[in-house]
Amino acid sequence: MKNSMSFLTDPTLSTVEIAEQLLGCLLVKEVDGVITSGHIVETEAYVGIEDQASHSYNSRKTPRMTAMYEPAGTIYIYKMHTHLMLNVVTKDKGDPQAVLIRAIEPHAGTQLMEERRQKQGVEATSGPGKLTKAMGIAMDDHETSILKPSLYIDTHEKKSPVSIERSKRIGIPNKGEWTDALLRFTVKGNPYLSRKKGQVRVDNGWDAMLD
DNA sequence: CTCACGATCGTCT
DNA sequence: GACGATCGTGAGT
Repeated sequence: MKNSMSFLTDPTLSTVEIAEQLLGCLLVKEVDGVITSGHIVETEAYVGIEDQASHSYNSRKTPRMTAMYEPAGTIYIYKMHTHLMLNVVTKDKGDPQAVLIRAIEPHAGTQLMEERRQKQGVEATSGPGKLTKAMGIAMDDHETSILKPSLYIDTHEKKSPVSIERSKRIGIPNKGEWTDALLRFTVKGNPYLSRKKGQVRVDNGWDAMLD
């Protein structure tokens, strides 16, 4: 029996609520029939035309960011230096808000992800540019839906964070109140966070789950 | 065409 | 924590 609708496209939820609820969900990518996946442990909310840190600030709309203006569930990928950044649009068409996926805890295909990165352990997926490379995410995925293959989020395979921490977004200097806004969400005690890891918990910050 | 600038990463201190 | 690498985008001439 299927649930009715993913929270990802629920119009009653704010971008902040979606950023929180994404923690623990399974991000999945299939390349040439091979799956890699990981549970999301770090997100950031970019809350629209008033958010000076967002690409869509002041209703800015350039060719690379048209996906931001598409409906909830649309994937927005952009290049930062040599890296790809993965975002999921959260609101209705014409309301450019999104969540940046910043880190995952590997689930399936860990060895393949380490090979793609030429890095072991936490270094494979502990950052927005790292996880896209590890999972083989490419510009082909841009403007596709996060609800269907080959790049999708499985909200049924969700783990439950023991505790969620809020902090300032990474790499947002000189943006007034938006520099200090607490719009970054992390699973407390998880070792795969991109920065400012606190003490790592033995359960990686997940509630014990009975299957 | 030119040029300034990053929602980063890796390395070094 | 600081800094250099490195390159596509977008604004300006």
